[in-house]
Amino acid sequence: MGVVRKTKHLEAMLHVFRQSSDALSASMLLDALATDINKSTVYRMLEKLEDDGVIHSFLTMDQIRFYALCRGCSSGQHVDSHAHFQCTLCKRVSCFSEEIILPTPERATITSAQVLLTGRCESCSL
Amino acid sequence: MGVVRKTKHLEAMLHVFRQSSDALSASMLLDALATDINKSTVYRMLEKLEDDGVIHSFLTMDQIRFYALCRGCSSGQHVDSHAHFQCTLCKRVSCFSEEIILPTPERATITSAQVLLTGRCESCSL
DNA sequence: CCCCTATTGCAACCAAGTCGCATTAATTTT
DNA sequence: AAAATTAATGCGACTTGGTTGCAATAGGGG
Repeated sequence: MGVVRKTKHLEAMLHVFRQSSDALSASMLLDALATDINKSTVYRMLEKLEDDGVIHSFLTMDQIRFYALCRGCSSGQHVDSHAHFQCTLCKRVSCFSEEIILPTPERATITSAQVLLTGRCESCSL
Repeated sequence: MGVVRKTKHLEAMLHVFRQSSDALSASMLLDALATDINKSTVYRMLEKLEDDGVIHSFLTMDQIRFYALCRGCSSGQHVDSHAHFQCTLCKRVSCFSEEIILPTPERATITSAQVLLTGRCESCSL
């Protein structure tokens, strides 16, 4: 399944992702892409790309979903156990490469985890 | 600042929290409390209680904010570095007592962290 | 070039959460 | 205990992130 057709919108969106070192939200993508793309289209593309393992998503503190290209995580195993970081000042969101050691409780079976760190980024700490 | 007056709604809400071993969302509280309480009131009380360090909040995978009594975290230092867990089947949300070892990147200054684990809870694993 | 169907736009919708303002009710003052 | 003060509440309108059904459009294989 997944992405079947190579549309202009798809190219454009992937281009935006590749240009950006940060993670992006749907509304940021709507801004970044020209005005001639529909909200629904953006959400549907994101959903499809995530299903395909091209991007992964996570939530920030203010409950907005952000998306980023899966660089480390191979297509085979979708490793999402890296942390994400949001600067409280500039609001930019990025991925941390370091792996997180997760607690392994006996009673429950853990299948996925999300770690979100907040604080000041390098630029905003100056 | 914070909670100043002892209202019926406040008593009722705290009662619901004490009864529940799980974390609760605003809409769950609206259901749990009688119908004679307003949405805005619930949100405002939650905000105030969180400011006061009585409860803490965090987001689940489907971007809904959940609230839980601060049991471990003392009023002095508000420790939020414990993980939260949501069962993918019964959707219930709870706090893990174990502390999390967070990555400490050199470039950024981390001020807070949220760890959300998902999987199957004890009851749903049977 | 034609056909099939994935993709898109649109518009209406939903749910979580916020806001301004008038009213109600704890608490304080007299 | 009544009056005064002001925190808390209800209400309704609004915002935002995201979803959905359906008709129109456009890739790409034959």
